[in-house]
Amino acid sequence: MEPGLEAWIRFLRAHASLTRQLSASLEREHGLTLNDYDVLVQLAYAPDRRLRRVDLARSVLLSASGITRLLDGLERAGWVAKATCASDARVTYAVLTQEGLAKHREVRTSHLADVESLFGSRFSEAERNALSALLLRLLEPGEDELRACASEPE
Amino acid sequence: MEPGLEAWIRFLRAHASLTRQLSASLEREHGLTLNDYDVLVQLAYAPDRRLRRVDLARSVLLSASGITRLLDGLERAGWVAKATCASDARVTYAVLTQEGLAKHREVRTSHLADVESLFGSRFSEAERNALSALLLRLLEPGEDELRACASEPE
DNA sequence: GGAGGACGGTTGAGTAGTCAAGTATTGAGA
DNA sequence: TCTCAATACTTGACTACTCAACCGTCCTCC
Repeated sequence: MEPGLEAWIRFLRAHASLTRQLSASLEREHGLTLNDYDVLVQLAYAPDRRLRRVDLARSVLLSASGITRLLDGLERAGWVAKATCASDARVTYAVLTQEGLAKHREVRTSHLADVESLFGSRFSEAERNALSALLLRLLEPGEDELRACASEPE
Repeated sequence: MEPGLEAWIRFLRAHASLTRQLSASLEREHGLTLNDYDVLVQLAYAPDRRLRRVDLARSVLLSASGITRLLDGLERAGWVAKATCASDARVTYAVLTQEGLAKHREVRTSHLADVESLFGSRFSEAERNALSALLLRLLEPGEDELRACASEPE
């Protein structure tokens, strides 16, 4: 096997392993996908708790249609709603409802605990920072939209 | 947002971004999925170029049924074939055909170049090693089946 | 003030995976 | 020897995505 490939293969395996476990637990306990949760988080921290569908798609790295379908589900569940844009009739916002905000809070704790036990706890703080910095190199400029939200939403 | 989450989110984003690009190029140029290619590689380096379906599933982290369907495709294309096991009638091997081996070689070069440009080239050798070591921590014991194959197959 | 390209969004058709249930085989213990 | 749990694998039904084609709106440039 190629020498330089080792890190890449481990990256692939680690992702498969972690997301399997995390999404199984998210699904089982809360009926959510990893991406569903990700969208809930993005909205919870967004100004006015609303985001254009396009921006949402970009920030969770899904295609435009992927976002439409994902939001379909969240809308059916009552966690997000549509809103039109006064200044541009093309765009429709996805806005987090009160129920959606409550859902986010409900899921948050247990999910953070899962991430911590499967991911965070494997590293010291310095290591985690190093890893984070290395991973940043893999992102295209603009893909690192972590959003500047240092505190709890609301 | 939670401080410890940054690395995790970048991990998720980096994976989405890289696999999107890599599998698009693999698909476009060779008609293969990332997992298809992964299976081809596993088989190419396996003793006798054959592996039990169960072992294959474990090493690429797919479910048993996932492997069945994936191999369906590769069998239809003529790249792998089934073989029975003399000592245990339950198992069926997946064996790489000559065409499959040729396909692996055909894809190999361009895919390695893609991985190198999107992944490898972002790091110095020391950084790549550091990353690899950190990623190893995320794998369960036994999931790091990189297989001890330091050289080209055959 | 059109015309035409770029943008935001949805829809239809197809694909790659999942889980749950089922079949067949194996091997260990009463 | 018979039984029964564990293992290897497949199938059916479903889900979460993708791309390509489409519609409507916006904006620029003649």
